[in-house]
Amino acid sequence: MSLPYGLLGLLSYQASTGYDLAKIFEDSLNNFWHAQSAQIYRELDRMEQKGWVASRNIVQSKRPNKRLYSITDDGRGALHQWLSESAPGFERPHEPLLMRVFFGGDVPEVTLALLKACRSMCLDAAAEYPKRIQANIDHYAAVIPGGEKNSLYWQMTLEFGIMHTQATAKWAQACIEKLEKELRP
Amino acid sequence: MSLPYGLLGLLSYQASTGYDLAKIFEDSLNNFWHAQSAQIYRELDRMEQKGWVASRNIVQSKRPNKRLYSITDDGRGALHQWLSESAPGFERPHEPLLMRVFFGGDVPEVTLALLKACRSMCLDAAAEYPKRIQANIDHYAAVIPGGEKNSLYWQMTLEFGIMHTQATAKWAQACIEKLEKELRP
DNA sequence: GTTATATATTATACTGGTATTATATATAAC
DNA sequence: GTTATATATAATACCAGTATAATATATAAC
Repeated sequence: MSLPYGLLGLLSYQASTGYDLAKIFEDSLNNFWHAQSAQIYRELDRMEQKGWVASRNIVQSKRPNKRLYSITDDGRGALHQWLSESAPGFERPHEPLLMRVFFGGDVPEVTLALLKACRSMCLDAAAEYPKRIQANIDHYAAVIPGGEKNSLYWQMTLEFGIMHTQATAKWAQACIEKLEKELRP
Repeated sequence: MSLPYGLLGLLSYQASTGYDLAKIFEDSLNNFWHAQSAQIYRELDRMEQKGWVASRNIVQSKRPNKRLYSITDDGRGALHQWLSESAPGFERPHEPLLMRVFFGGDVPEVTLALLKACRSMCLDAAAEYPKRIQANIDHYAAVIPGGEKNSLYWQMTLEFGIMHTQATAKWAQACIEKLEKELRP
């Protein structure tokens, strides 16, 4: 239920193609939301049918033609309403990794390896994406109208990602130590 | 892709009905995985078609009849294979809360309220579910064959939940302070 | 020269998660 | 007495997320 509003939000900054939106998702929202481009195109279709966005075709000679989407007044209304809803919409957890750990007792060595992979991925991510995403935040803060004001909020989502990546790495480390004590005392 | 294996894992402990499984999910896996009962019944159907589980009908007079599912040898094989796969299966993030925060710049007061609700829910959860889930872990550790050995792994998933709940509360707190400084300097 | 990457969408199909309703009865709480 | 809770499924439908492939061309990297 959040994807269409995410797209509306981005379109409220500037008119974009599906391709643009997919890239912005990867650059900036990837931290807390993943969307495939196929999903984005499908969603844009639906939103156009609802009248939340309007599109016009742009003919290009050297590139495939593209379809530029703009937010409509109805779309802005829908976005604003969603933002103002009191229903917070907390997520139901779905963590495949933890499902493996929960039932890991029969394959302790595999579970240990899994936890090590988890730790190393988190450490890599913690070292890499803050810089990349911070750079994107700074870029959009300068480029998009009202970007300066919004960047504080973008920043908060980045900090969430950093905090959780670090917490996961720390958790994995503690699990690894426990398991190693069990397996090779 | 994890739900069927979660069900297989629970059935590897003991034969159960869909109803039982739904309750165990709520009691013990809720921490990292949410599943509706409708989903569980559907999945059990599919698993029976694949030959991973077998069911028999149990006629009851004072309660509705029930269907007791047991894991088959094929099912144990599938579970073990899934547990041994090297592909770790890390999740793609989907955090509705963060989508709201990202676009929260136009409604700062609403966003502040949202963050406060988040903080208070996390603090409540951190105070409540560790005790409840710990009690369930201890119970199943005593009741289920091999429970003692597995409870270490169950414990790790609980600690993940605690750590993340606390991290989220801390993050929300930091965001609230920043926003309040902005809004009422 | 070949390969990879970037641009820009469309199509199809499946799986997974959510929402809601219906049925039937026993017991405990108010 | 009525309501809520627990037991125990079944049915239906929709929306969301994933996977994969097709199409077409320019440019940069090797």
